[in-house]
Amino acid sequence: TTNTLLDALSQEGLSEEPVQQEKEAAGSGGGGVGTWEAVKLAGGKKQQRGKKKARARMASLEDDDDDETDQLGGAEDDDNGGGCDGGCERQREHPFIVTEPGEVARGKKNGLDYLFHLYEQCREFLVQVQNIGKEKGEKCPTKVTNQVFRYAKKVGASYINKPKMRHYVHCYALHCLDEEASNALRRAFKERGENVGAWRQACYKPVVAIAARQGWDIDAIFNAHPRLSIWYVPTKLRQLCHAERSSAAACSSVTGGADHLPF
Amino acid sequence: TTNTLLDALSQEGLSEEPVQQEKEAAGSGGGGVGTWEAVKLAGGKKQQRGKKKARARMASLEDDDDDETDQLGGAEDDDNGGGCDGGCERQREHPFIVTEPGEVARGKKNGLDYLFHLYEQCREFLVQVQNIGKEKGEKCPTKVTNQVFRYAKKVGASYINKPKMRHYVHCYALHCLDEEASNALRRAFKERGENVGAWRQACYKPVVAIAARQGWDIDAIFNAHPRLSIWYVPTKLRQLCHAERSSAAACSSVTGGADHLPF
DNA sequence: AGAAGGACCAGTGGTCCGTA
DNA sequence: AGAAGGACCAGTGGTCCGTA
Repeated sequence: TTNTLLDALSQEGLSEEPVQQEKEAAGSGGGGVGTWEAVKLAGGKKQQRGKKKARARMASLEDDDDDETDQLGGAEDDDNGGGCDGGCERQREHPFIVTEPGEVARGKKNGLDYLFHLYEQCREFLVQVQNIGKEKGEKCPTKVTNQVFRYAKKVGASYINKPKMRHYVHCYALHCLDEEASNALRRAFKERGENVGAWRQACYKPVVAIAARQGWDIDAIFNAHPRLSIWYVPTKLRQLCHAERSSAAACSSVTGGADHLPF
Repeated sequence: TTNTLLDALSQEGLSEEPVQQEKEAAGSGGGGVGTWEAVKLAGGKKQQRGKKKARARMASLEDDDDDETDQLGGAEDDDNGGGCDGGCERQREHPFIVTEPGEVARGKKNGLDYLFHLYEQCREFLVQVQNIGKEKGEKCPTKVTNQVFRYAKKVGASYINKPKMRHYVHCYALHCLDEEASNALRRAFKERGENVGAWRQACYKPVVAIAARQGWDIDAIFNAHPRLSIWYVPTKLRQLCHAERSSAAACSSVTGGADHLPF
């Protein structure tokens, strides 16, 4: 349902090649390809990712110069189809900006729908790694491990890497656990013109608040959610939950432990 | 119920000190001490483990020489209470021998009830590590990890170590999954005078047979059992299950896939 | 300045092989 | 010979910090 919308608005920049390689690599054990892939394959738009024409010049600090064709990021150009034949320099992904739900990131930027989509892609890669592992009788991971990131690279999804994915896990957690709250936060931070770092920081608090309502067990909260359960709980989120729980406990103890009474 | 029996017959050699240290280390987070400990503490017998008087002589190859008091293993001496003050040399545990259920290992040997009890002890150590971790808001292991082995050492259970525990996991698995079969195998191998290595090898087959009956998913079988789920599936057991499944599949395919039909 | 990610590091799972 | 376990090693989770 939202897939089509998201696809139209901001996901068209995703490469198709990795997906096709995934399907080969997954072999007979490969499970169903997710809705996203079906949508993308049907869409027929072409873009490349993580590849660009060799360009020897040093980074001149020009910004938002759109008349180049070597656009990397997810969301804008309809077609720069040529592809990259040899001598490609490794390029970084465009940085994220705070976007509203459904909003296309303009310029050399990627939006947050795209960020969250990367988490879904990792889940698909994990499923494929699991299927391959099961087929071969090997032990197979229940979480997104190094092995999964290696697999993502191997099948061409070089735009996925561990530091990035770990960095934003708690943001994705909010998106999974309370999409309304997540959307509201995105709109508020976009409105205020905050950068991604500020938005990312702000995502901790509502997740901690959710944990508070559910007995502070952030691991249980992650594990209970089908899409979230495959991600390790970030250290900082765990620490914040623990710290909040401790001070909440201290607070309630001065009321004589009667923290469930209404005064 | 069987605890008392086992204790009387072969578990009295377990040190009490580690248990007491465990309880301290577990702190306020420490859960209930298991039945074993209660039994042991009530029993009042004393023995030391992993400690002995300094003895400089090289290992003369004397065997089964019982008139020494530096007995280490689990099962025989009622009391060699003196303890070891300083200059203790690190001693190995006595080797295991194949014993029947409830049988005391004689001489400088340990029996299989004692072996299986070590797995239960590890479970208790894991529970304590988990409680400590939860209390501190750290991530806490669901399996017996290096951290648990380190904890066991720290609280004095130096007779527990990773290579040993990993070595016999599939034997413990059989004991958990089909105690009758496990007991029968022990009796048979004892009768034949087989050594521990032969018994250990023989434990693979019945576990694989159990897996065969349950769709070959050895991970699921481990995870479904409360005492077994905390142990990693041994690589060799996993490989055996996979190999058997493959040949079973090959077999059934020549019958046209009608492997559920009765001919 | 804000951000992406290569690459490092402490501690893991796994088990070999020098030891007794 | 049979067996216990110290210690090693490849690959992990975690994230810093040199990079653009």
